[in-house]
Amino acid sequence: MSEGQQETAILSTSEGETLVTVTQVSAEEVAQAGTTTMALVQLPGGQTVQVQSVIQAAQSSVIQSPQIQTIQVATISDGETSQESGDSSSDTQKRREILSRRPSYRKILNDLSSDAAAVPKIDEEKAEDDGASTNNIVTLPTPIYQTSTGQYFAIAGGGAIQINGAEGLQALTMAGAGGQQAGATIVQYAQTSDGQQFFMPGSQVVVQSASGETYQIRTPSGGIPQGMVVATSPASIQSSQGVPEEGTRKREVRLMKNRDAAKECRRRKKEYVRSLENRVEVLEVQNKQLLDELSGLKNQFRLNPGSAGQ
DNA sequence: GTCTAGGTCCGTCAAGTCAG
DNA sequence: CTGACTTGACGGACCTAGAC
Repeated sequence: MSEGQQETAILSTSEGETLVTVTQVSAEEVAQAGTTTMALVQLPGGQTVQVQSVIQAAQSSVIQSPQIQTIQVATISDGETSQESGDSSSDTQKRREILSRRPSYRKILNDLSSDAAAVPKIDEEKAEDDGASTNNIVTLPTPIYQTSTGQYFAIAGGGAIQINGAEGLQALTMAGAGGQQAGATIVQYAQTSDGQQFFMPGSQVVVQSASGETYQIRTPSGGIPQGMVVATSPASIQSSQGVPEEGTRKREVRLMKNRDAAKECRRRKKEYVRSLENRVEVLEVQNKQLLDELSGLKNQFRLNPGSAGQ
């Protein structure tokens, strides 16, 4: 694709895929516009390009239904966007994985999100807890989520939750759980007082109040009304637990972990189903566009048979 | 009001998979 | 080999809509 040329493509994001119009621009134009986010665009021919600047698309990763958006692509390089291209050993390993493992929602979802670092993967939610422990400088997009009322919120790099609603921004400062709970990161659903539902990553989400106190957010269970966010001080959690026998304690720990794992597994399954539904929508739109294009070309050929191919 | 079928959510178990 | 993780399957609790 040459500079200035437009193409229709599928924009893959953490929320699914959408149809976009891709425009090649120069690096200078991108520098002027500022890098707002990154995304991966799969062109109809199978080529994958990396989006370094998304114009008018601050909410482009919040895609509920397929729609045409205009984005600008700064660089296009087959070699740069495919990490395993030319890496035969990882290819072999991947093939072996596919053959030997049953499908995992985590893996399937990550595959659907493509292999590029630009697209947030489930594993990367866990990496947020680890802090900046990697030497690779990769600019990840800020994950943007949508509430049930159509409003957006983002979890910034520092852990701040920004809810972009009609009444302005609300912010929460989140802190990690200190790495005590190694394992799966759970995206938890919560509901604000005005009925908005949203979800946030972290199996042990700890919210720090302005006064410096920390609270653990849990999803409601048992007799707690639906939609209520329960905040518990971590200290009180520990003090409320007695000192059971070793065997009983191990069993309780195992059950608790499996309980959380089951929740996370179900959440991934739902997310996987949603991504499939989004994909169906996108492909239906694309199919309709192609059929329209074909119909137009047929009409053009009927009216002017000699101009075919020009 | 009661009963029932269908749906959803959750906890638990068991088996498979993976990494150390 | 082992412990941790993942996920399908199962059963129970709860909710809702429809029939009576």
